[in-house]
Amino acid sequence: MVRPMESDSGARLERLSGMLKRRGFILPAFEIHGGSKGLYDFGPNGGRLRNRVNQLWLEHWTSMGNVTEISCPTITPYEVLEASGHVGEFSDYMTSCISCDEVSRADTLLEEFHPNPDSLSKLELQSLLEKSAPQCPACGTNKWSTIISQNLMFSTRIGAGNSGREGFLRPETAQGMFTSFPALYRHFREKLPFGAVQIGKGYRNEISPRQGMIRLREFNMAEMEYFIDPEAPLNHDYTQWSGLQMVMLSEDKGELSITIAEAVDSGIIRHGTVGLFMAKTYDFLVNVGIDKSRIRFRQHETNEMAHYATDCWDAEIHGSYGWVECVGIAHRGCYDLQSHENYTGKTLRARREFPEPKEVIIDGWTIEGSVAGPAFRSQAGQVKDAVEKLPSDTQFPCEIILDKEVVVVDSSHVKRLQRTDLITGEWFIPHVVEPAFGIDRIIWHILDHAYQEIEKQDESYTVMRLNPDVVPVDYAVFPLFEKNGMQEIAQKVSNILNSKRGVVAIYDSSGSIGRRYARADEIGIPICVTIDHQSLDDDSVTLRQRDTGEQKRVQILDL
RNA sequence: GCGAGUGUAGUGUAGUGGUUAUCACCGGGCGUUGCCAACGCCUGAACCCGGGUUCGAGUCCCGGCGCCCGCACCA
Repeated sequence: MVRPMESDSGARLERLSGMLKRRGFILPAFEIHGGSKGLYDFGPNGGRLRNRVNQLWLEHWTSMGNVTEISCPTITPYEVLEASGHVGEFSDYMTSCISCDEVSRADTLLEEFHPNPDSLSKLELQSLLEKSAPQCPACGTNKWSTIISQNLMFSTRIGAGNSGREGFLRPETAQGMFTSFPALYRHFREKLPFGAVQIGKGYRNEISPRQGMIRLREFNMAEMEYFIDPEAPLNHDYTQWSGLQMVMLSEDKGELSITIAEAVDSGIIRHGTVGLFMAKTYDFLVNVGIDKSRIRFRQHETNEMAHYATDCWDAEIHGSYGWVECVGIAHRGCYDLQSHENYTGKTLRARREFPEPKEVIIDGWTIEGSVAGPAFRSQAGQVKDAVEKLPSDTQFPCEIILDKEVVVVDSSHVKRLQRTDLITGEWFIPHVVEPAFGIDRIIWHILDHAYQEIEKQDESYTVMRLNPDVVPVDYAVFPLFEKNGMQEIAQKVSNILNSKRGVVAIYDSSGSIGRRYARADEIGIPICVTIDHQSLDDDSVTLRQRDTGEQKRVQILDL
């Protein structure tokens, strides 16, 4: 949900966007060729920031211990997305008004003429459209063009020419994790619950990308599919969040400020694992530098839920574009595994052992294969099924009704079947809880919340107060002057810092020292290291804090 | 997709059909300065793309593309 912005926040947004472009955080892609809507580059600073956010995200979930990372192709065969429902559900049937060209969804136009137009095929919609001739909402006339289907997935061909196979660029990373379920199940020693995470690109050919990074055609997604036994008792421990009042907009009770435990106990959150992931999502967002007062969770209305979901909460973040959904935590039930199982005939199930094995006494009849086989030939299989359903006191010969005819089974065709089976468990389709993160939207809000315009000596001054865990550069090293050997020391310090694993330092000697501090502040470097005259005498340097401007002197060896 | 607005150096801008396209910040070099966008000199860098009107187009017209807003669409 996006709200219109006020005009001075619009001006701030323009200054922020300009700075992000100038400093190489995010910029329009392919700009020298005119650019393309909905496609952005992460520049030299943005690229590293994104990588750090991704890394923190992975560690956040894999630290649960039963979560593993996988990576699946973005190119996806047609059948996969047909099975998942995306070919059907990601398509909209569009028609345009002959007189004013207004484009409308055919099913929306036909709502008053059919109880559920969403369920109709393209041909059925076409004939209903012609028969009922709804008014154009824009101009009031009622002549419509032929319905065309608009799919929001990028289609492609896998392989060359006529031998190529239809495919799409994936609209979400999730499907690969469902289709890999058998391998994941084995990897986790066939024990639920477990999860798979994946970070990667997703593609949606949006009709109208808007608002910079908020709606993209190619975007960075980070999703976890967490597979659970729907009948296993939950024993999630929410005590670490017992002091945290979260803002929730629930479907039934409106806006609440409530702890996770209360929301789960009272049934506002319909599943405990959804609640757990909401709390963990909150932690993640705060850890990467999102302002905690600008996070809320909104429950989907039953009628806005995606085709696969049974309960869904969005984490929304407030920023320059209003409240924007950045994470969706959906209970997908068994929808996905069931769909792929139905489509492929493969088993995508987990086994649940009973606490006590169950004895099942079978006392009935089955066929004597060597006699009934030749007697009933191709119908023998049907006869067998029918005979096995007969009660144990059946008298033969007896008549059995098959699909189209009646056959007589006599005693030579059958034999008694008596045994006791011990059933120790059963196979079931796991349920899935999926936290799905829009990394680009989160990064946008990290930048938006970190961006601060302050007054410094009557001038406006920009600081990115980024969380040190996501900053693109950890240290800036400045020689106060490039003479008397200061630059050699500075270069050495820069090399020492850069050689540490995961640490990025830049060396900057151009401009006055104040200008260099200002540049460092603008990309959010937390610590500036300055080499001055005293460094020449005693191997000490000054460390200057980004947020306070405070300096302290330390030995180079202690860095 | 429809409609409105808009597009000039890296950024923000000035530019009423007629000089070498304005200014500031910015970037680079040199000098200078004992630490918070200092100063001096030198220097770099732009009219979104394609048609048209015109002697002449950054300026007017048409189309495309991008950005932004509204509607529609969308998780």
